[in-house]
Amino acid sequence: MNQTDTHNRLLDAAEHLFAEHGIAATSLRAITSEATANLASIHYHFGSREALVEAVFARRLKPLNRERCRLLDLEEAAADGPPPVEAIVYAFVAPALRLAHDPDGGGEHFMCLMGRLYSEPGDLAYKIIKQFEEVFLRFTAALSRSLPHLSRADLLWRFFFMVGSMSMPLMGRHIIPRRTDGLCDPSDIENNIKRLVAFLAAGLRAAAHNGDTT
Amino acid sequence: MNQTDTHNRLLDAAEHLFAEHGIAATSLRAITSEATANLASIHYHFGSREALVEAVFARRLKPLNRERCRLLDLEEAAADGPPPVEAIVYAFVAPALRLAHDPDGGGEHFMCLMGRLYSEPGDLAYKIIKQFEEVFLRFTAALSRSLPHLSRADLLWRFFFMVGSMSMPLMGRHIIPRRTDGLCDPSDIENNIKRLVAFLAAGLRAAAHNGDTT
DNA sequence: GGTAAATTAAAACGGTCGTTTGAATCATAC
DNA sequence: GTATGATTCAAACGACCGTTTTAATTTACC
Repeated sequence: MNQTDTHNRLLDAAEHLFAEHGIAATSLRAITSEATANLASIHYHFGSREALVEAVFARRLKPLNRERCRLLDLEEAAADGPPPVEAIVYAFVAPALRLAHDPDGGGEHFMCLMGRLYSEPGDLAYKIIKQFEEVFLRFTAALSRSLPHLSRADLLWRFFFMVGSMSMPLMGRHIIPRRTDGLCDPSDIENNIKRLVAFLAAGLRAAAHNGDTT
Repeated sequence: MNQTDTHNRLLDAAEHLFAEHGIAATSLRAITSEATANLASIHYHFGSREALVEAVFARRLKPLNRERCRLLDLEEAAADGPPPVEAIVYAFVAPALRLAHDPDGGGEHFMCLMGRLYSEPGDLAYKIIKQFEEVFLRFTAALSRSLPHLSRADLLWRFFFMVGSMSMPLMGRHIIPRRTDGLCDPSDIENNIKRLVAFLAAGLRAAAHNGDTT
């Protein structure tokens, strides 16, 4: 075993158990047990439990958000005007859904874990969500250019609605198939991407409600 | 203090702390401390920690889902044909958002907790989600009548997308305002209901993607 | 092959957890 | 006022938690 071997086994085990049982409910002993490592190895390699949690997220988040920005770059370079809403939505949701079930990318459990993030205590969630800063700014800006009829508040809310919709096929791996007799299959990635794009593009394009439109 | 006083104080404190810190991260000692009750009172009134968790959900879920069905009843009785998609979406999201910030209903913290539910270990989540059985069946049936062009799988996925979108203003009470400099305000209930209805009705009505349409 | 550094191992620390127990307190009815 | 049942209380139980320490082991290099 080389130097990074235990390091990665710990990350894999933590990612898996966090996704399965939740972050707070997973003990270091359970992680080292699944990773066939010593209890103290977590503190040796990461320093603390919290640092391990952050490392689990950081490992996946940077490649994912880089891919999102790369796809958006392509779209913005292709057309002269702002890209169509469908292309923006695609650039946002496709990398996430693909990572979620790509065994090579290793994100098999990670995306389920991502959905849990919003449920964790505020400090940790906010610390990790800050890693989305660039993606948040770039995609809201792109949507704003393609949807100039929307107020800023409406646009931001619809962006969050998009995040919420996307989280369902990511998180509901256990619950959704059970609820639908297998008719809804979260692992049917490419079809679910198309479903999300069709649904979200139409929702994003809808006329704003009649309330305040500042 | 009458008989049910401590009982309800425990439920209130548990609801609050579960929403604030997560279910797994909340100890019975923290609950009894906030409720100014004795540690053993939880076992006296509920029997176990898990039974308390279930009681917290059961207290709010039945009135909420009854209200949803009531609104859907009204819509289905009013028109001769199937009700418009907007009315169905409204009947689904409005009771949840209103309960979320109704201090009388007491659900101030409950809806934030609901969003966490999908993140909790599988057994508990599935046990509680079964309480949505009737709502799930009635609303998917109503949507199916109003959107006959959709395949069953597309319709069910879009229903889940709706749940995901709705969960954002419910869960993101701490994160969303911070991310948007207060521009997006989860407590602006009636406007957020309108935003959800406009967004979701358009998404639900969208043409299906080109994939399999069984 | 021996030395120094990196990594793993075993054991213990104080602290908090959910739960149980048995006595003290309260309310209520006679 | 006293007996009775419901409720609250303080204390303790064993188990598990994250972390630290110290020693053993492996690895890399001269």
